[in-house]
Amino acid sequence: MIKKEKISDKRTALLNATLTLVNNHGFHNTPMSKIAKLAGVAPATIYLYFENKQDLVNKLYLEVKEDFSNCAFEGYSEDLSVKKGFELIWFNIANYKLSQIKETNFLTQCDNSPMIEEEIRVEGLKHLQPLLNLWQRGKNEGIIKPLTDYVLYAFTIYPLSFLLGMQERDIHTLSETEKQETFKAAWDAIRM
Amino acid sequence: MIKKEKISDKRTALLNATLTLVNNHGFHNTPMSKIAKLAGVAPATIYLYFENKQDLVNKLYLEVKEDFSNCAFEGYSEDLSVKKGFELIWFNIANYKLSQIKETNFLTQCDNSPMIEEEIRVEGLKHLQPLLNLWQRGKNEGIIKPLTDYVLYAFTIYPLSFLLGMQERDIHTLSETEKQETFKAAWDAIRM
Amino acid sequence: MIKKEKISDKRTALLNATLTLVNNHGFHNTPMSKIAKLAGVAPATIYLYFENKQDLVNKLYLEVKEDFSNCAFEGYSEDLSVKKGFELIWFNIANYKLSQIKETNFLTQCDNSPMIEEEIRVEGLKHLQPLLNLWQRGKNEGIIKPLTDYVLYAFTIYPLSFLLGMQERDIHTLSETEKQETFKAAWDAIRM
Amino acid sequence: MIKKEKISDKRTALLNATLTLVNNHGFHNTPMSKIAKLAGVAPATIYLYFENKQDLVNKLYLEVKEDFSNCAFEGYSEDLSVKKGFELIWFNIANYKLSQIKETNFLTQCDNSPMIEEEIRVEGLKHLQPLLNLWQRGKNEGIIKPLTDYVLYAFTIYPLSFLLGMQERDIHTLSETEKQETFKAAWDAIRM
DNA sequence: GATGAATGAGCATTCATTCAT
DNA sequence: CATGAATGAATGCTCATTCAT
Repeated sequence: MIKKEKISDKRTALLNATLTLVNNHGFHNTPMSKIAKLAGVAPATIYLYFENKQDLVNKLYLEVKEDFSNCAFEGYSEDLSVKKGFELIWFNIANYKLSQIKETNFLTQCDNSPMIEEEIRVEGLKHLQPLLNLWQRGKNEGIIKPLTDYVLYAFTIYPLSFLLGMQERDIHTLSETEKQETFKAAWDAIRM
Repeated sequence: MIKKEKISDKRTALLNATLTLVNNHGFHNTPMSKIAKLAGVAPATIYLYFENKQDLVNKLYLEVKEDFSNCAFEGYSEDLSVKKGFELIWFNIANYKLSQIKETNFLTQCDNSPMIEEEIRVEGLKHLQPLLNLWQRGKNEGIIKPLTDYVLYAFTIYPLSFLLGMQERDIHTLSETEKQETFKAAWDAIRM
Repeated sequence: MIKKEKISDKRTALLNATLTLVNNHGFHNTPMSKIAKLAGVAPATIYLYFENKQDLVNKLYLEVKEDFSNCAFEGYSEDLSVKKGFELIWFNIANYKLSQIKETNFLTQCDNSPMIEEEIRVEGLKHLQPLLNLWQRGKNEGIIKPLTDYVLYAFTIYPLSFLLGMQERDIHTLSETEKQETFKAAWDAIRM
Repeated sequence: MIKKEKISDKRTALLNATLTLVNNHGFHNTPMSKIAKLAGVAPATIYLYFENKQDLVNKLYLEVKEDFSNCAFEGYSEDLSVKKGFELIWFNIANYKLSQIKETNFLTQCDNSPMIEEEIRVEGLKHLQPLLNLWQRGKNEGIIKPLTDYVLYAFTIYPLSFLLGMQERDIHTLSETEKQETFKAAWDAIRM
């Protein structure tokens, strides 16, 4: 068991190193040698855990994405009202994005560059289904505007990525009240 | 004058080639040699017009950004009411983003990766001032929610970048009515 | 004894794996890891039986060569007439080369590339002595042309390596009559 | 013209360097860096003249092979009698193989290892056609044994490769008389 | 201005070999 | 005996940039 943890440690160290370096310098300015050094292993060791550089970053993307999804729906139940459910999810996501800055920044970079192959990106999208179901319910009940999921997403969740940018560059940090007000903007955008 | 236009032609050809290639393959998968080939010049010629690769992409960023800004405020006057003014700007931007796909895509990629130095990015932000002024007026008149400019931007303009993604990948194309409805979402998000 | 056989099994498995892989991909395209995998052992295990890669291939060379020599002189006795003796040896070698394709191919590759050190190669040549003795006798008796052993070898035995190539690449398979006719060519080349 | 010669010089220097190094150390023990150094250019320069390492060695193979073929049929005409024609070609080849040692050695190594792809090898075989035609004529006239071309080749031309080995390793150098006697062996092998 | 030949620095990846278990 | 995780050293290849013409 100790052994397994140690192995897992190296894999995790490599993923963490990649996260940090890709965030700071981008995919192609992050040599494998630097990843190895930061993770405290020899370059060749990376290839014991990942097929190649692309595989390493793909795996990182998927694992971060999964972590994100898990947080997004923590405490969520379909028994909640549309508004309560949406509020829960929105705050979950907002809290994740505003606290897990490194992870969020990485996902944003992946989603907006040819760094990740389309195929992998699509795989990372599956997890949002509960939110889409919630929106469908809201549209049926006449509570939410009859817009496509893409538009709903664009005006409620996607804006949070932008606010992260501020947070990260220390331009502005959202207070709890501001977060509340911001939620109101998101909700007003899509509610009937 | 003819000669100057010809020279300018090469510069433009280089910028266009860069736009296309960086969009399709990313900054670091776009060798100077390919840019030169697509522009129909020799690699060394690039260095007659730009200092180096970074300079080339910086200049491209700034010029695209300026073009974008010009479109954003076309027909705008401070005499317009807050809502009318905002509507005009919003549709200008929406139309730009949904039609000038290559340019928009490029800007999105730049804004979400370490490809462009912070300094340059900041320089590209100056042009939005009229919109910020408009929002200030709206807040003063009690028409617009008293949120920071960042939040207002995040929930009205920034979402359009996401919708572009759909357009580009042929997932969904916005009809004129949908665009109207989408504007309503943006306006509802920030109006009192 | 059983245990020793088992150990010996692993050694043999390694030699066989090496033979196959070097034949198909060449010495330098045959990683130790693949040899180990094909032999069903761990890479490190190779070093229990052989000093290093070069040693492994040297040993293989010598053992194959010895096997070849044993076949070459099977049933041979110095009591036979020069022609009968030569015929026996020639057919022995021909049959070996045309049936033990893997082994022959390996030897050919070794003998025509810097894969094997000269020193080892020389060691593998000792075994042909009876054939050289036979030729000496033939020359003394005026039955065989007074050519150097090298030339005699070049025009009788060496050609068989070429015919193997055909066999291996399925270009042409020698029938029994053709083999007889081919022997005649070899004999005519060196007989007075 | 001077310029073109200079360019051609580098290509030739690279081919020569490759010939020498591959002969001495084998394909896979010949790094591009050493080829470059011996040719007096930077490693990257190789890629201006050849696509990659395999292409470099393929091109070398084909050019050497062509040179060899040209020598083989120098002075040959179909008007010659079968024996005279064969004699001419045989001596041409013998002289080439015994003097152009580096080239011959390289060809031998290529022909007996997986270094060269089959496809390329086949391309290098085209040139021998006149010899095959000559043999056909000889068979028709009842002068040459009715063996397949492969066998005829194996017992007349192929042995010369073996003799080269001696020459190269300074074991034995053929005198002119020995060469004559050796030719007799070759001719005896295939004549009726 | 324009070129293309040339290159130095860098990088992903492989592999023979070792060593703790 | 046997292993497999780990690695240092090497290598093929790319590319931004320069410079003589």
